[in-house]
Amino acid sequence: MKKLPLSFYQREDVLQIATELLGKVLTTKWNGVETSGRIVEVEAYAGVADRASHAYGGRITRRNEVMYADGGVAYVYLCYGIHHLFNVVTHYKNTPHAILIRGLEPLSGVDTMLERVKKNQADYSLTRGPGNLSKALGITTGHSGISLKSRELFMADDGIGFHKTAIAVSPRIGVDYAGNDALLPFRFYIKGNPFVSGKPK
DNA sequence: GAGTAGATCCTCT
DNA sequence: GAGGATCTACTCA
Repeated sequence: MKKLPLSFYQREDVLQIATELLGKVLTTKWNGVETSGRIVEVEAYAGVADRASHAYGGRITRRNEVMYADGGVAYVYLCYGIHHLFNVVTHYKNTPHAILIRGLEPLSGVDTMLERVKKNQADYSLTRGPGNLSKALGITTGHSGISLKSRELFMADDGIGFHKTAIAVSPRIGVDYAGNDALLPFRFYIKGNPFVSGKPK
């Protein structure tokens, strides 16, 4: 398992990074308790020109300022007062690109995840959808801004991954308010994977 | 099975 | 003071 280098995140093409992120392994290790999963669904948010992005029009606030940092850090945000959404910041300083992790296939620490979500039995909803997966991995807004190469939270490549032909593209979810930008095909997922949110095909 | 309403709270205006 | 990068459960057919 190799941790992804900062050069992986610090590139200009957020869509390219998003597709390459599919199949990578996301691990959290709070207080020595490890949980991890393989990424099967992501969405790209392409900075100031993207109406669906928090950074649209160059807005910078205390909440989203971490998006303007150099690529390779986590951006965690609370939505609807209930759901924590985990994002990966990409590109370089002052360019607020981010990738939202929406779906994860559990690899290790499933028992811990179940405990966090208060379930007795593993089912697909455990790590399907951004709100659920953040909860399962124990990620909260307090983790916003930490490095993706830290000891507690990191992304890695275990050499398995998915083949390019397994990747499908679609418009993003839950961004109807963004007008035409809501139609952009910035969502990438693994075809047929049960941990992908939305309607199964 | 499909469609809809409700939960719930932090952040920005 | 309003609204949001969601999820779940419940209704109705």
